[in-house]
Amino acid sequence: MVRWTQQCIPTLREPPQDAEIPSHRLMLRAGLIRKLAGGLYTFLPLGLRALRKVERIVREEMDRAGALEILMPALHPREVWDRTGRYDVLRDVMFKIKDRQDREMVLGPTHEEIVTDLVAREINSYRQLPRNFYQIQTKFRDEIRPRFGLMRAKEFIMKDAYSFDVDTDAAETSYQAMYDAYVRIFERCGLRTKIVEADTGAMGGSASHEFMVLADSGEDGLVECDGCDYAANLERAESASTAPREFDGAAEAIQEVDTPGARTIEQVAAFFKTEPARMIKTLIYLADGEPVAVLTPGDRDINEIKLARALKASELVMADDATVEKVTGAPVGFAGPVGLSGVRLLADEKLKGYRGGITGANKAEKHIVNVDLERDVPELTYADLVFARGGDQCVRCGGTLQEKRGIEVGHVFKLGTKYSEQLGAQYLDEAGKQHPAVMGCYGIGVTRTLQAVIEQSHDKDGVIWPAAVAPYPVEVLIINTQHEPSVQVGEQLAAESEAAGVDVLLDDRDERPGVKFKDADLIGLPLRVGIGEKSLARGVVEIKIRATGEMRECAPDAATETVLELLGTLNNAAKSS
RNA sequence: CGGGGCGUAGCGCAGACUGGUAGCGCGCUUGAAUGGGGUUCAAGAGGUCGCGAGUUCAAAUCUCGCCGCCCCGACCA
Repeated sequence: MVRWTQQCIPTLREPPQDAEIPSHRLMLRAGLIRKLAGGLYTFLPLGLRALRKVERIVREEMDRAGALEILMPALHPREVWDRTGRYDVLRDVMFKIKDRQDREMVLGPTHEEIVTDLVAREINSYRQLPRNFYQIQTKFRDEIRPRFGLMRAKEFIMKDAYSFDVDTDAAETSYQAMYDAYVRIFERCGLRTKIVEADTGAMGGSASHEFMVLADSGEDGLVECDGCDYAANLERAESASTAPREFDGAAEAIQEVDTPGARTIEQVAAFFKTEPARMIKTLIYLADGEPVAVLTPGDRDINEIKLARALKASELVMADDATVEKVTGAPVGFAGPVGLSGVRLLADEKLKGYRGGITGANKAEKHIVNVDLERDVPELTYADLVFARGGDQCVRCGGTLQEKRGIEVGHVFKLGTKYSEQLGAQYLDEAGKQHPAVMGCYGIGVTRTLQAVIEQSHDKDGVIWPAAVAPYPVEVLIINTQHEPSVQVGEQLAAESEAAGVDVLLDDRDERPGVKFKDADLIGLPLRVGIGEKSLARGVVEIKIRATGEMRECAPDAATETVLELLGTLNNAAKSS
């Protein structure tokens, strides 16, 4: 049992001005965290207790899935990162420091290199596989822009796991086991998650899924199909090609038109009094230094991840103005595919069959109308290059895609043998033949998950903790500490609950009732047992369920039993949701 | 990194344009009353006005530089 007067729960009536989203404001207001600097937070006692609850769930499910807990250093010598070339890939996100010997060190943003180095040394035989190592550890990333409290911080706690298998079939099994464990973890945390196909980014590898908590404040865009279970991060999402588009003038010959002062899509569309979708947007990129002209519908945005993949380019940047002028012969704003020579031409597949389109003429202040791409630019090759968006058709079933935002709380990757080959994580098979282990890696943002719980479970009055991760399951609130019998009953109830294995926060402050009720709602423990003169006079205490607002009354003698019963109900409700 | 905004008591803010002894609400301390949804009264404590230069008789206020924080954007023609 903890007495409020002995705890440090600094609730705030007003949120600090620099907090934007509900979960961030509530974490500050409920006294869970305090900021040291941008992206750096201290966990106060209540916040730490909730964090430990999440960690415990993660640990239990990882252990259950057969993963082995280890703890790797947060501080790494640079050489390990040079061995895979990722020092250069992650250069900007790593914190780099030097020791007194002037040796270059980094603070670990992730641990593939470290764990693979370990396995390279310790695992030699197929008899030792499969193995899955995990840790719960602090990661450091020099984020471009930390924001929203724990959502994107420079220092955060992550659970990361790494599986090693003899072949891709076995690796598939390990992947599925982690996937299933993740489903259970987030469910137990009381979170509703959406699982989406995702891009593998700097991690590399063949496939991955993200576990998303749907929230308007989420930093990731995603689409989900209303007709099947297809769902994907916008970085990766595909959508069906639209039917060939025909606009006015489709059958006519191309014609050059003076368009003074119109160079952006919006300006040109306005000039022709037509829609942006009719424009054939032409962008000049430099793919590994080579200029490429890329075409998309005027109302679509290029997905550079898709473009880089289609071009098999490792470095992709928009061309500078000088290059654009050199390639197109016109100032920026008038590029078009018709008559453009000397560069690779690549078009988004949604442009297939475009007729009657409008595009730049490769001359200053001029555009071309009545463009029929098949007729006028026959050499064009097509690929999926643009971001999918809400309203598009699903590639799988033809249903309609809905666009949502989400918080990425977990991410599972199939890594293949990229790291094991580079770092020598080899094993001998039964025939004595050497193979690289096939890897997978699996991350959960623990601190982010905690905040996501609040983002998904709160109301205007405060946090609504799911029972499984609440700092305490029950608050016993003595309404008036001047009223001796109330204090006695409260103390006794708290002691009883404690004896029954239920941690209790006892609000024993000599405050006005209103203050204590408000704080109880704010910190949002699942159950509140209120003890006051009026209800005691009727021989009862009051139990309020935070999530529903439902009130129960029972005799003080029966209170502990009722609390246990209600907690059971709340836990089951969490499991079945 | 680019753009915008902010920095004055623990929190939320006013004061700045037009330089002249630093204010308000909440919180905190003490006392009294009150005691079922942020109660009331009285008396208090608490500030290098982000930091550093400069202008001035005089700077929270004007000028310059720096730092920190928040938001938006980061090559979409």
